[in-house]
Amino acid sequence: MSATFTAGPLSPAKSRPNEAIAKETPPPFPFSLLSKCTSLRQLQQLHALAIKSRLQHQPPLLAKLITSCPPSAMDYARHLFDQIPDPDVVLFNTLSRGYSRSDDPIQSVAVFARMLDAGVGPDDYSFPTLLKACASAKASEEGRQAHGAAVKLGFADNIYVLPTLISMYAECGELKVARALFARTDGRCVVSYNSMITACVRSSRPGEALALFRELQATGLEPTDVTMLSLLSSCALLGALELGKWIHEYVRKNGFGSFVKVNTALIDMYAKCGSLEDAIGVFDEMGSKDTQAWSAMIVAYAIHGHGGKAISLFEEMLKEGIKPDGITFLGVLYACSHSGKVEEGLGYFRGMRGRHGVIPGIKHYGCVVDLLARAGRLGEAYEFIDGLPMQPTPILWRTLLSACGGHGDVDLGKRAFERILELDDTHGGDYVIISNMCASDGRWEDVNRIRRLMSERGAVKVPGCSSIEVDNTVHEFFSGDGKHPQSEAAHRMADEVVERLRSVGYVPDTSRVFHVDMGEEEKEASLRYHSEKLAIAFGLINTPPGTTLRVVKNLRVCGDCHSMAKLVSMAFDREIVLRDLNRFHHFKDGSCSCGDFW
DNA sequence: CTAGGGTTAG
Repeated sequence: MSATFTAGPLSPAKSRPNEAIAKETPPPFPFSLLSKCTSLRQLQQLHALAIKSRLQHQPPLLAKLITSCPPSAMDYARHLFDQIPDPDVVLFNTLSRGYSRSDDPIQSVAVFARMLDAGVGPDDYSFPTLLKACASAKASEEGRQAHGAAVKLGFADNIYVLPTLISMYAECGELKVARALFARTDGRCVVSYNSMITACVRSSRPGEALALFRELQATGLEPTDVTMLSLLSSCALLGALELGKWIHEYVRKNGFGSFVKVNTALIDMYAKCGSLEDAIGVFDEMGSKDTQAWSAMIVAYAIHGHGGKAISLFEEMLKEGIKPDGITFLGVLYACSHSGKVEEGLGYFRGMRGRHGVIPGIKHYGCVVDLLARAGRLGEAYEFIDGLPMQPTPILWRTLLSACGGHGDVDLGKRAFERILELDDTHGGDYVIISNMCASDGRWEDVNRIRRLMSERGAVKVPGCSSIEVDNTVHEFFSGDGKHPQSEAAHRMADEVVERLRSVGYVPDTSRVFHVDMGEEEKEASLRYHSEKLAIAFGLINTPPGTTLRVVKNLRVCGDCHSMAKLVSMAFDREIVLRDLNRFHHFKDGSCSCGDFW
């Protein structure tokens, strides 16, 4: 390009008198490129241009360069910062903010301390930055110290600081402290409410989040788009479709309908509440869509078992010129593994780094393990985990273990189980899977040995819990318990359902019931009162014929409940939408959308 | 430059 403009001989600088160089105007600095800088290389090029433009000693430009530093290039940011003779509070904040977004957020605590040492006083933005860093590092001790410093310096009741304090404590798992801070605040503002509502969502207490929203409405404060985001997350957690629809309506009426983030949260809410059609509706109506919106829709298709649609949407996204990120790939890989597209999935995984510039992380490796193992390539999956460039988490071995369970490979399952125990022996579910595998194989000695081991190590099973929304209320059922007011009726109905299904060929599958010392009858009873069966029975009693039943379960659905639900959908002529720990099952006319592959 | 959407596995 530039060659066309430099016709004639290049004049070497040395042939000009020095004066001429001094008077020559330096080239203008391309300020607009600052915010587009994504790599260390680009940043260094910009720095070089700054030197050419003789702006390299201007603090504002250096601050902008530091701000533009990608999180992985904080060493360079530090190098730039160290060239500034007397950094002011803005520069300290800038550096601190950089660290808080990097892999090493706790460094921003050090920057803060250095600022105080240098005799520079903090401003309104210093504490929020510091507290955010503590939150993202989950460093509660540092967070408490920062809180102490804020109190001492008179920033604790600052409108910018207080909400960040609340969210910092919540992020560090100290919900009680967050609540106490929120409670003793007078003159609560909507941001504090948002902060507290989000804190509840993050700690998986969606019910409390909704209660706070009602309180917020009662105070007469105006909710914001951020409030909507947290409320929608609550609905997604609860699987509360009716409430979600109400919020959608509220969003429309109150002018939040054009916010990209709100629409993304709506897509996620509809998908996780079982209504793929509504999710598609929101997506299609959106004017501009960013990476996150596309990712949400890809994940939505994936968890509903439409792997092919998820992949074609991904290709469409690329054609539109939207750059995928790490989470987009999680969705794509997830879609591939849940629809048996092994080669496609491996292809996308291999293209991540080179073609798309996304560095695979542990979660992507987890997807690949799932991809291989689910498809029965168990040995390859084992080799893959063993050859990883990083220490595998127990989750990776757990993925392999459960796939071994599905494919009946007891020997490899035992090897995977051993590897899990080396890393984490407190997870009851692992013992249950391997013990069931041994039981199906008739290895009763192993079963007893594993059960003993489980109680020795103090590992506990998470109790199964299913909920169903009827008349805007979410009803919860635990396996075998009688806590729900209508539990008696639900148990009776469960009995009735089983009897009616026997005539259409249902045979209870007790082979995987964990308690080996139970008699056959006892086993049947324990199976019959699985939480999802109780929830379905409750739904059959309390909704008019033909209503779709929407059930949310906290664990994976068991094989027996899965085949029972298929039969219910036929014998009782009901659609059932069951949300698993990680995907949806749509039961209709005797079959399931997952194609029995989950 | 307060609060904040999409995140594998079990």
